[in-house]
Amino acid sequence: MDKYTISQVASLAQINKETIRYYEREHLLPEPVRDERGYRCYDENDLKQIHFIKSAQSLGFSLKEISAILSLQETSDSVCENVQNTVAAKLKIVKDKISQLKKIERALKSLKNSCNPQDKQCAIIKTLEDEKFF
Amino acid sequence: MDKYTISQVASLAQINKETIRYYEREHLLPEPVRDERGYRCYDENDLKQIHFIKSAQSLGFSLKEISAILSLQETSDSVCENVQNTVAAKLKIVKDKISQLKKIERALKSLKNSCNPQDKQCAIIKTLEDEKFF
DNA sequence: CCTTGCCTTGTACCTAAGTACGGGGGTTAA
DNA sequence: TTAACCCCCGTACTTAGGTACAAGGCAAGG
Repeated sequence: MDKYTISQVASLAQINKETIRYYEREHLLPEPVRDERGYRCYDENDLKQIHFIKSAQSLGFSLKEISAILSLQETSDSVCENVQNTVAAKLKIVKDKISQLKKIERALKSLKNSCNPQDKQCAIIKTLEDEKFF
Repeated sequence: MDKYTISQVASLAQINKETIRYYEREHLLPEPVRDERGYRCYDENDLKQIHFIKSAQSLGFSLKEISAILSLQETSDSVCENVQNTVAAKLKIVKDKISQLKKIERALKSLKNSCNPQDKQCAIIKTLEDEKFF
């Protein structure tokens, strides 16, 4: 198994090495083995775990949620169902976010068209001042 | 014109009164007139401005952007065009966010299906460990 | 007269996800 | 030998958008 220093694993994972130390502090990464000089030693599994963190993050999971998933993994008791539930819950959140953004998109589009430079006051601002907007 | 105390305007706008003081500090609201006791006096225009802030915020504008729009309003020179550009730029951001979230949605959906409780290791976790995920 | 309740102020605290800094030490190469 | 790098550590700072707290003033009501 290849061994990496913190800088090497940071560069492989395209991440700041301070971030790696931070993940360690936050228990998102296990405490790494140290070499005779006290340097952190990483391997492929650590790299995988970092990829996992980054992927989950890009799916909208917070570090807290990710660490919950990771600790599920350790108890290994019906992991899959738990993870599946977590994913399903997140899917719902993502769907809600999309529909909220679509509402915003529609509102912005109609705003953009409502503006007329002849007006003394900008129609967009007038619209947004409305108590019942949204 | 009706006059309100900070508590009244806070309750009308459904917002914490500390938040109103905060907006004042951040120049999102003008410094209000004071009564003989030194209390802040608000009116309908302030209420409108708070609605504007909240609406713009719900459209995804940051307080910084909102304050930029508000100060555009003061210069009153081709306000509309500037605001329109700001809105157009935000529209693009919102569109990008939607497509990003749709990607996430698709990924979550396929993850959810890839999971099989028989597996020793959860397929979701395995998938997310992949360097090339996304 | 005292309590309640509103207001004032400044300052400190909060979360999230890092990033930066200062002080120290060990290894390598010119 | 001295500079250039790498690593260690702990702590402090950052941004955004607030929220909370402590200490105090003033008016009305019981």
